[in-house]
Amino acid sequence: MNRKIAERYQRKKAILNGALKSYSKHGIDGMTMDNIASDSDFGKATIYYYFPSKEDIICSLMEMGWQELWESVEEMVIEDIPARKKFVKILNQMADIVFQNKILYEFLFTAPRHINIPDHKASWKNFQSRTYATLQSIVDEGMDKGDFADIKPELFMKAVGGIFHGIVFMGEQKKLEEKDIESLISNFIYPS
Amino acid sequence: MNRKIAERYQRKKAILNGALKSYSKHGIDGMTMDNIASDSDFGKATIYYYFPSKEDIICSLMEMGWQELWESVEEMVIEDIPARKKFVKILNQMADIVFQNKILYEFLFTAPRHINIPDHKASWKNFQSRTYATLQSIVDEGMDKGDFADIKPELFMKAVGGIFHGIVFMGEQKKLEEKDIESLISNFIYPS
DNA sequence: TAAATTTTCGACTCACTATTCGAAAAATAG
DNA sequence: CTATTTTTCGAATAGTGAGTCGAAAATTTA
Repeated sequence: MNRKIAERYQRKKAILNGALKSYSKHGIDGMTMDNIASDSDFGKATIYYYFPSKEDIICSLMEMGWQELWESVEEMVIEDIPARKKFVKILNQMADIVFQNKILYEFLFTAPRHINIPDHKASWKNFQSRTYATLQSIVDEGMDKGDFADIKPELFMKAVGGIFHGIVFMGEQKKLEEKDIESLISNFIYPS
Repeated sequence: MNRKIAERYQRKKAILNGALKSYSKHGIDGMTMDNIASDSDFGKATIYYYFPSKEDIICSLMEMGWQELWESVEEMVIEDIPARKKFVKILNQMADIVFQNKILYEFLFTAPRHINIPDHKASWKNFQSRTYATLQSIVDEGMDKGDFADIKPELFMKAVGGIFHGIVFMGEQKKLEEKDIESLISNFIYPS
């Protein structure tokens, strides 16, 4: 009875992996239900036995990613270290996680630009906004203490977003060294 | 004979405006040929009399925007002023132009993320890459002279991209003061 | 003014993709 | 082993949107 539940869960996960495989093989537009089915080795109708709709598959992927990201950040928030140090540490951590599952996170940062999910189904946005808000509050705190360049915090966050995106999708190289990331970020955000 | 050409040109432009109107009224997904037709007050088939495909309409819009942006930058490149000053000046200029036609530029920065145009049809990319390359070279130059923070130029550009995007889509307010932009940018990119 | 041309158009086709159906196979229970 | 429940599936459905057609209206030309 417990096994059945576990198996069902495994099959859902297999489908989700198939979806990701579809994404990496055919790009976001090629992520059709037909492809998801064949890439996960199930019949198309079977997919619908496990997920009510394509939207739900996408949401599951998004939630998977953002939850992981949030949870990895969550613990660090309370640490009692200087804002700037904390900020760099968290960003590093996030970059790490992203590298561990690049396809998922490429999807996670790409999908919202191509696909429109009604807000009430976009459950991942909880994790997403918690994550952003956390970073923002650390920046705000550091800003007070002069840890960062003197600039409107929203703009600062935009810049960091740009950098992060740059790091993640830097192209060629497999994995930027942690040290590298650290020095890049800290060089940039700390006004000498 | 000349009038006819002019009129045809005007009609093409009217269709392009209709397309933009469609975009702002219904969002990128609502920018269907049917909507473009009704928003520009032509029959759908007439649209096809002037443009061979929807792709072509999009390309025309993109090209319109990027050309304008490039041309406004072009003249400034040769000016003989310090890199940092030139950089800020150009960014300001670009922000200005964007504000003069926000819908077009919102479309211009949004569309590529939703729609896929094969490279050989994406004629605007000439202007786009010229613009980027110009900015990049100014950054490179300034970097040599220590005008900017010591960071990989590509990442620096990513950050600036993030900021620019932030400025453009800052939301609420109609128009950021030029002075405001200047101080934001220069504060940020100049390591005190 | 009559023939030739340019411009306009709504209805139709065509391709594509999410979703549903209804039946069959596989696994489980009694 | 038989009945029941769970899982699987390819074929059919339905909606959407780009692009085409063939005819008509408007304009130009001679």
